[in-house]
Amino acid sequence: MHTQAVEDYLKAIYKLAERESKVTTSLLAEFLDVTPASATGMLKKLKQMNLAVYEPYKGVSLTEAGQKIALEVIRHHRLVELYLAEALNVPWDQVHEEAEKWEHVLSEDLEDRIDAILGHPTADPHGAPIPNRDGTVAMPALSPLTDLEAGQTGIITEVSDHDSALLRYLGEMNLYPETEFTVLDVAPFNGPITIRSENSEKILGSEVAGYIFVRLTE
Amino acid sequence: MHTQAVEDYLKAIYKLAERESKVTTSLLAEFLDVTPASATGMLKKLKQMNLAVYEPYKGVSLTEAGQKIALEVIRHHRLVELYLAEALNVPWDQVHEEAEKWEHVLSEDLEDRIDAILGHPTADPHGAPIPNRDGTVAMPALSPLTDLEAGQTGIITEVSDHDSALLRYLGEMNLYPETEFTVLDVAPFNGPITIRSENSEKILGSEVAGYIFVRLTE
DNA sequence: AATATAATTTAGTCTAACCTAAAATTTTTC
DNA sequence: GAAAAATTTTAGGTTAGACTAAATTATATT
Repeated sequence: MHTQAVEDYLKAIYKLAERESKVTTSLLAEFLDVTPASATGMLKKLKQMNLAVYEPYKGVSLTEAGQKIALEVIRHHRLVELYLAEALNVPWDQVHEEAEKWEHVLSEDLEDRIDAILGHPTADPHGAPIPNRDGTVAMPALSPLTDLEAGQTGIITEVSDHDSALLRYLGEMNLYPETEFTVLDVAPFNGPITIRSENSEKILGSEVAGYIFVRLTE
Repeated sequence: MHTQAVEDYLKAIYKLAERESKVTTSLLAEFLDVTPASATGMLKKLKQMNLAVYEPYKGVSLTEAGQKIALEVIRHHRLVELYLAEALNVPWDQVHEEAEKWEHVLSEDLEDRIDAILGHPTADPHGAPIPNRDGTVAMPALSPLTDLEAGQTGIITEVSDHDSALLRYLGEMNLYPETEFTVLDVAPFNGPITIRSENSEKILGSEVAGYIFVRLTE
């Protein structure tokens, strides 16, 4: 087993690589809330353990072994999130924080039990895909709600879980993954987006809308 | 929050104090599988934090604050054990090991949820009492099965959880807490004890019998 | 009471993971 | 293409918790 710090770094590199073309030391440091110097130290260590490809001043990426571990940790995290929400009724804006601790202590045996009880789920409460045990992940295309135009109809596939206040806000409006909606209006200059879902109209600022990812239903 | 090491030491001191008149450095060190020198270092620290009363060469005991923390950790541990057994069907010889890790990451909120789902239980799967939130514990008198005589009838209240092979063995014989039995024979010179429970006879060596705690039913 | 043995503590190291401050390198700007 | 700005690395420290080996204290034996 690796230390929690190693697992956290691998997970962070994986997540950053999903959305940034290049994962730099300072980006990683900011993400993990440590100093760049600390990140450099860990990167050297990860390289030494053959978990990361790292060249000073050139950024990082994961080796196959590193990616495998990152995906295992993410799988644990998302399974736990879903379990907490479903079985223990933990509000969806709190599951992330709890799972952050639990992901490091989940045995493979327990992982299997939870996975089975949940019926081998494919997404966590925020719609993020749960990696498979073999290290594969379904990576759905993510279009932010801001990309749509008035008149289009879609379904929410995922929402960002980085801010629990945002999740509470979305929860109050009943905007969860799998929710269907129709875009009624998109105001210009990054203005608010008006949608209709479950027979009520909701007006979303562009920042919030940018954190909601959708799929067109036709 | 305290570190995991601090919590582990406090829990160990509490448990040892339950059965030993004096908790010495070496006893503690052996229990935690560290060197006596390491234990000495931690004891100084605990004293400094006002969690333990410690005088060099004189043994340790817990302060009120220390005991409170120890009981919280034990409460977490036993609640998690029961939850794992009941909700996730983890075999009773494995729950201890898993709970050992989970006890340190359980939030108060989750503790409450688990406690409620289980219906505010009073004992873990091995029959050990679950401390209350306020730091009180029901401490039932523990008489080992070895203290009984032929003809007496009782009920198993608790079994030691220190060895998972023992638990597996007892599980195979269906000797769980709450099981009723009658002593048929006690062989002399620490010989085996024969009991009848659930209409079958079982012969237990004295070592095993010493790990089974009972209450007479009349 | 003196000595041998056992238990305990002290002293000095080690590792993991973080930090700050200073130096070095790369990138940006003029 | 040189200077300024930003990024990254190096160097040296800190803390927690473990270790070993040596010194000390307590206990047991004669």
